[in-house]
Amino acid sequence: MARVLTPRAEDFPRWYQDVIAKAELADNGPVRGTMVIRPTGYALWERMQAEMDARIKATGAQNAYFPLFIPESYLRREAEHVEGFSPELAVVTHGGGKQLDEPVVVRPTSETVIGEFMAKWVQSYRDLPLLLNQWANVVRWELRPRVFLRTSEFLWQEGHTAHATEEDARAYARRILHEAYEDFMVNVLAIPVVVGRKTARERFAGATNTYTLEAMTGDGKALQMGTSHELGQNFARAFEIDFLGASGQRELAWTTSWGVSTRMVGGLIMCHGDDNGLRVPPALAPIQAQVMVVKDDANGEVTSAARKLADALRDAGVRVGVDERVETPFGRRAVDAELKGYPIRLEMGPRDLAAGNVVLVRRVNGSKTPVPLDNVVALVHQALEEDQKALYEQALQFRQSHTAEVATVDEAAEAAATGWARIPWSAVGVEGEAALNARGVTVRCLVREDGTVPDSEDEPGLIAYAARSY
RNA sequence: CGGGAUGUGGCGCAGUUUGGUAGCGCGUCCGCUUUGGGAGCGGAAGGUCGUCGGUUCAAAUCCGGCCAUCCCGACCA
Repeated sequence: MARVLTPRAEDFPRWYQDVIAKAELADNGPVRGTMVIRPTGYALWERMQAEMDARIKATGAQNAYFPLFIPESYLRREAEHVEGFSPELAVVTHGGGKQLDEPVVVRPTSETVIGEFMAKWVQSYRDLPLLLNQWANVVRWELRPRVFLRTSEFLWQEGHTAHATEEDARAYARRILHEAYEDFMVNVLAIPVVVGRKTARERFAGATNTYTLEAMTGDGKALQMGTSHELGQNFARAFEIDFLGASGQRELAWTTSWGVSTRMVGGLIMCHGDDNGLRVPPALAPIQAQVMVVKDDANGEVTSAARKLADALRDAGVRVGVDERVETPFGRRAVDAELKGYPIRLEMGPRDLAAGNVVLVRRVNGSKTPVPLDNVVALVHQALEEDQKALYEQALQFRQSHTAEVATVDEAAEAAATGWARIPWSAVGVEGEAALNARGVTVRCLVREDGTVPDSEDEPGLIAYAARSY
């Protein structure tokens, strides 16, 4: 077979680009750093949205929409926030053919506008907690864009909440972290993530505490798949989000924000892809089973049988596609299905039909098995379930075999050349972190020894994950 | 933003050293034969050679500016 993609081992970034192009996921936009998400790629994002949206709503948050344009003065109200974001802001200075009195910023994130309206809507402790989410695009001017992983404009979900107490805000930030994000990544994306706490250096601009979920990519780097922040009272103070407490006292609210983005599509490619293209976990896949007419006879019997099979699968709750383009050579279509990572292909030709069979092909392990038509539905369900687990196990195995336990900063930097390093945080510290950064390595997050998320970076016995990252 | 590399039909490239008016593979379109892992034969369409300027009788080719992409770094969610 002709080589379709650059092999991963030969040139990983090139392979990543190839997958995106050949699987028709995205194109570069005309403006540097922008991307066009093509239907195949967008379908993945829509599935992510659907799964995430359900989880977010299950925690009690409601969707709303805030404007793209933000008065520049809003950004300035929170000192750390503006300092963190000003280098990557897109600023509109003209509108309607005239210079604007006050420049308008294209949102890099919406803490500020939402803070302004929270202040308006929150009067009493009875108005809390206020749990909002929005699906939107944001713009952060990027110096070094990479499709899906880091683009100047991207799509995401940003949640913003206000609470009466610090404990409540913290509990909610953590609830999103685990119940929405971790659950989604593990059970839908089949990507194992290390859930931890960012160091002060890596914290979100304006947050008092940033939680993160880190995935290992196929080249041993780290990719931040999502974040949840405790914002303390920083934004409440800046935007006067206050309320009358039960005792009649005026109090400042405690806010949080949290987000996941189209970067997860990049994570999906980099965690599960192989030399033949994308491998989409069944729980996510827009098309779980692709029914393929290999070739047909004069009466079109194979095509009708394929449609019937597709209907049966659909009725059984399988997301199914049908490829009956028999005028296109089969090999081409098979390669295309592999590139796009459909978990299962059901290949059917006249010979199979005569035998009452269909060939079940699994993307994850490449197996091809002829199975009786009247048993397909059950076998498809079983294969989807097994392959969902297999992808997770493979990714976990990979991460474990590429994670080193080390004791010194030097060893950590060395280990980061090929994977991740776990090192006692006490052996790193602020100075060690700077030394790692100088060598292109960052502390991705801190976790407790039992894997749980610490409340403070000063807790004794913490473990730091160090790695190169995207 | 710094260093390096690259920009030539939709995609991948040759041609640039030594200036002479653009070629190959894939894809696309038409026809026939094909179709169980990127089909074969025949025919056709498609390019102001990234862009702007300079040198020259003549520029894809030489010189300069700009833009874009990729790699490495810096910056940063």
